[in-house]
Amino acid sequence: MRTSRYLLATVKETPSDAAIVSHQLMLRAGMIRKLASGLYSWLPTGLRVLQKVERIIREEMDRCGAQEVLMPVVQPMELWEESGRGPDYGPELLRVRDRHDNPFCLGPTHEEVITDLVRNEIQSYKQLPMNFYQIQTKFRDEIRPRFGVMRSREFTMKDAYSFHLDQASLEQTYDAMYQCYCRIFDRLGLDYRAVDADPGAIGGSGSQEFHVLAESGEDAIAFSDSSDYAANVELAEVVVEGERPAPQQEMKLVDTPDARTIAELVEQFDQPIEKTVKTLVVKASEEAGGGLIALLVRGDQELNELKAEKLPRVASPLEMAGGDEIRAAIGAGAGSLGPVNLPVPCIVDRSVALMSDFSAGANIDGKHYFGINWERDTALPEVADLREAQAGDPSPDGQGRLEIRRGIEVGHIFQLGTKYSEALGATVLDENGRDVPMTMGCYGIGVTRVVAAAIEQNHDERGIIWPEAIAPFHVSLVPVNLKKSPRERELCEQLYEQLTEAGVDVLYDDREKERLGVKLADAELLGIPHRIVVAERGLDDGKVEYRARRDTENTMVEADCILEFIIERLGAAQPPRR
RNA sequence: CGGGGCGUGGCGCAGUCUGGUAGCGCACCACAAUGGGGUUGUGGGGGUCGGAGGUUCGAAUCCUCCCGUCCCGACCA
Repeated sequence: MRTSRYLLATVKETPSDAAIVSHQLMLRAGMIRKLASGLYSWLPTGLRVLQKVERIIREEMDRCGAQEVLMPVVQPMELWEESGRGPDYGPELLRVRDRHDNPFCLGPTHEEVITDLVRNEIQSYKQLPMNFYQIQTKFRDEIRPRFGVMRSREFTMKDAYSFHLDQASLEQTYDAMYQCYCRIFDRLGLDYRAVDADPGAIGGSGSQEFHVLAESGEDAIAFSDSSDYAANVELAEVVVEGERPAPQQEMKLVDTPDARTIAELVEQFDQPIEKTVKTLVVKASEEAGGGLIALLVRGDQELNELKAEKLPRVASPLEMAGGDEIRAAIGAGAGSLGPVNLPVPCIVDRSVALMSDFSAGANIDGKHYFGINWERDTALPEVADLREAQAGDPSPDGQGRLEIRRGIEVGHIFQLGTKYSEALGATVLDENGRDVPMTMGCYGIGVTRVVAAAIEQNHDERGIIWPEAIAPFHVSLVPVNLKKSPRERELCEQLYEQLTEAGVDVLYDDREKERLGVKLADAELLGIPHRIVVAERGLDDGKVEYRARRDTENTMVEADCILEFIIERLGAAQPPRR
């Protein structure tokens, strides 16, 4: 492509309404333009990237035996009534009516449509399993579209739906899709983790999310530094190591009139924070007979509310007790609570169970006990996993330690079961001639979001740094002064032709009106991985300048060898197309 | 849907408090110079000041309503 004939559409200034880097850079690099809130047009540069992502997804889905289909964006509401999902979806579902006043909606997803298709086409268990996918526009009338293409109302999604006779078959395909997704994100060149989305249900593998690691991610992910264990921080199990040390100190009652918080206790009485215990009082569940229950975590650690409310004795949703309730039940204020002589039931975090010689409130206003030891001073109550995982915790799978980083959810694989097949009557005859609902799985990738996530993960102050596999162009070819140098022009034209012929995507900057600085800045903003600068002063020695996007220095390369040089660098991951 | 901000040439903004008929930078067009990191000069083109109504001799500016858009909270690829 020649820049003189191309809608480069780069802009120098950062648009004011773009809050995150990927959005800013996509606008600045001329990839997208906003039409209305949550609606974006893709310009040539953006579309090139999008199509490269789609191509990789297609290739890998096809490789797994999935079959591509294409379903309508507009769907009859009838189907949504049949599945019973219409009311659940609420205003996020954009409803429209046709000229006959029949109700339709813009598809936010396609479970209903594919299930309808399959119930009419598949009759026998002998046809199963089958896996269908499409790459299609979805519409969700988001409450708050934001971050450009990261959370837009209209977006491109690859969605796949598999159909099975039984759970065992579903699990096989589910595992295959897991592997498929790993290959896709590997090929995209992204740093990602597969995260257990709901470890409680269906044996821990019912649903997994794929997250691209990036600081701007909306979810905190805990993952092992030496295995593929990964979980949402809120769901990550905390395992503790070691034994409880033997008591060293006697328990003593101390006057602590001005210590109402852990911070004050630590500061005023020189207590190490990891030797303090926080006592949080919450409502107990109906099953536990109501009333209050205390939850104990270490002074330097945080209660994980999700874990707490899953405990049978704790009310769900979690509700903190008020000051008056605490005083009525315990006879002391919230700042002076602890496990010794506690008149309400109590559950302690695993870390707390391993503490010795610790300090906590005495359940008497203005007093704490120091040097408390379990069993000697008070019985050890129920122990549970109550706290939020921290970086450095041992990985729950026993391998390595946890690291915590933020992630952008770009994929989700899910074992659906028979929810839709039952609702819509999608059944097959099994080997006994009986009608059984098909067991289903579904597998999504947010294609447009992948593009934004790739930028979030790969950029610097100059612009985007594309992974080679999805770069809009592989190489930028930049002459220093085309107007004045016939030699530069001649070589550039020749290289452009040769590279293009070799299947390399080249952006040849043949603009005569722009100076070198402008052209280089554009190439860097666009994030083109390889750059060749053709200059008079190198040509005297028959050389051109090469620089990779992340390099800080030029490499001089013989003009005669640059073609091979580039092709070699394009790497095995992205072989030239012809 | 709550809370907050912002709407002025394509983009980024000033002008609004204190009414007098619109300005700056970038981009664009022409010419000239320059030519290895967003160069310079000269001359141009382009704006119903988000919309409607009102106050006033006069409204970008004051008042009312509406719309759009962005940010912060519960959903999601």
